[in-house]
Amino acid sequence: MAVTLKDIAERAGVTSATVSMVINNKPNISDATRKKVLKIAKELNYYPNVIARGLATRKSNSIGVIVPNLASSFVVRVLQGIKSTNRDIDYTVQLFDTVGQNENESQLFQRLARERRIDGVILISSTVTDEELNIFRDESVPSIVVARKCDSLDSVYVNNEMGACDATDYLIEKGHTQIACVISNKLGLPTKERLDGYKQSLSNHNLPFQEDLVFEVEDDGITSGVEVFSRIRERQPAVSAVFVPAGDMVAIGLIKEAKKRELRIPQDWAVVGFDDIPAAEVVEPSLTTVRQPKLEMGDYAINMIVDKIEGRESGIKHKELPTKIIIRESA
Amino acid sequence: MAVTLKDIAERAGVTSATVSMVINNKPNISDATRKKVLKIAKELNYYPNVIARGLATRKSNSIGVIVPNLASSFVVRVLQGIKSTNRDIDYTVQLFDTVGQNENESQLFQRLARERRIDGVILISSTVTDEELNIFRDESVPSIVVARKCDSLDSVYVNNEMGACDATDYLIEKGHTQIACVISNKLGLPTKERLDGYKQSLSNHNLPFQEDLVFEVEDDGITSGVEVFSRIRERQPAVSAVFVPAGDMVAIGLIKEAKKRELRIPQDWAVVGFDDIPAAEVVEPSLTTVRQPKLEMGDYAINMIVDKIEGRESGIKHKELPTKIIIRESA
DNA sequence: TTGTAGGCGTTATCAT
DNA sequence: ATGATAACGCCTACAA
Repeated sequence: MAVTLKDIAERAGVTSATVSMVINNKPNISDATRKKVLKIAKELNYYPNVIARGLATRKSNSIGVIVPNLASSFVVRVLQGIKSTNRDIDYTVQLFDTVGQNENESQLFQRLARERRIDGVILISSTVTDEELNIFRDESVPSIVVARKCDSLDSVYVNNEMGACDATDYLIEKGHTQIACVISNKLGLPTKERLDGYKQSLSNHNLPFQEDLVFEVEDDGITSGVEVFSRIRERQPAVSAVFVPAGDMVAIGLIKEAKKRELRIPQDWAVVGFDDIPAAEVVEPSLTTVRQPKLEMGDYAINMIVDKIEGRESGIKHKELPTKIIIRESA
Repeated sequence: MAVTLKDIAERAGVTSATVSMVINNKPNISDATRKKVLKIAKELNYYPNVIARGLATRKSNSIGVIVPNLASSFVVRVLQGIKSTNRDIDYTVQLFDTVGQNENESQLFQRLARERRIDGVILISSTVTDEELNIFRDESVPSIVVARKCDSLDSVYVNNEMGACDATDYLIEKGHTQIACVISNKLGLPTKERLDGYKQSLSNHNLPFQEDLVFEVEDDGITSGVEVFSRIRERQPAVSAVFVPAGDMVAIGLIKEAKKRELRIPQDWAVVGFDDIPAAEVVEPSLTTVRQPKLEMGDYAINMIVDKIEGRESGIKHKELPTKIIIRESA
């Protein structure tokens, strides 16, 4: 049987209430009993039952991390940031992904909250809708969304517009005027912002925005890049550069296919991605891309949610992080 | 305030014990009350407080996943496998990594067990020692280790020896006789097994094992590959092929550096990695490597641990999965 | 079929 | 400074 407060209390000749106070470092305990109790606790290798404690304190001391799909390298990297923060986090991380489940993010969140399973939630998703986020806001459990801006909730995100603008600026400065833009067909907020940044840059340089240069892809995998290559070449042969807000894997697919079709990169075609995944450095030519500070995003998220849980912060907070263009060989 | 069993009981005109039995689908409840209770529960949007339930049942319904370092792509992939199993898993996953913590894997495990935080544990680590694993065995909480074989504990692992043997066979069949072997200097069991497989293959083909052809690297990053390239070239210029049990990133570093030094791959140098990470497909030339079935490993692990927790399995179980050599361009 | 009562291991509020 | 005692919300004999 596990050792409990009561076991310690009996041996120490005190009551379990006293032992509890010692364990929790409460004041007003005589040095003698404190020492005695701690000694016995150590001898018995006592650990408090966190579930019983949770019931008494109404705290689970754990935070939920909800992700739509753990297969995304972006998501994993943010998760790493959450786990590797410098601050000593006294909360356990419970991981949930919704892919293939019959609950969506907000339903899951609501359940977790009502079951009192978690004290707070970090949602990592760029595609969650405003309506869904409202459900988060309406529960009594603190929550924060990572990867998109949100008025009604704490959030951590990057300046997508500026990142896209920087990337397009860079291509224009290199002399390109016919710049295709490959976006995800899941038109979440970040997609829109990146497209806006692209337009902004064109406009800043007095270049026309051409609807025909915008291409949509189904997913963010390498095959999407391979597939969209042909579309671009067929419909817009004059294109000399491609900006790929849809993500680095798509950009890599594009590069691979371009090389197969004997296009030289960056001389014939310049390519800029978005995100800076590990493979970006490895592909040949290596990929110029807009880096998102994923570890920092996770770091901010966990610290913000803990502050919120512990009442050190109130009101809605936002943290916008800058992107950084990483110049490599593809552009 | 949250709605509790008692709230439902009052409205239904029964006692909370009855409501509990309804919620938990126990028999011997009249259809009338069952319906009435469920109706009210739904109206009030009732969810059981899992912490209170846990205290009463002495179950947390969550399993811990302990990893030495979440930055490893192998670990992440196994984690994905754990989360994406087809079976409906009624357990929450709590994630712990030990990097930068003051507890090692077994201390952490012991604490989690004693705190009654988790009903079972999956440890993803190839480098954990036998002594540490004994601590796992000695706690009363079921546990399983992924990525290395272990006599005293349930385990899921690949046949490293056969994987390495296949890879070496392949190189020998391609006509190579001077085959370097690049291993990690953390001499865990898998490293040893892979080295054994390499030796086995040589022996099978009546080739001598040469100690001088074995090179150790510090970590499994790309820079290790870059660094070890020079060592191999300087000390063993006759080498025409390299097998890299240390991992794909090392192999990729090796390839990148080889290309920079004007070595043609695979004509001048053939390279075979181990693991099959996403970047292996993307690098140029793409990497021939020994694939580890990471998703399957996670899948087996979660299912085995759940069976163990729920008493459907007893005794020590092992699952050995086969590797598969993925032929690409680098060899 | 349902109610009563006690317990799960803590914490917290009073007394003393 | 410490002890009684009552929560916390749920489960489970056992009794009715």
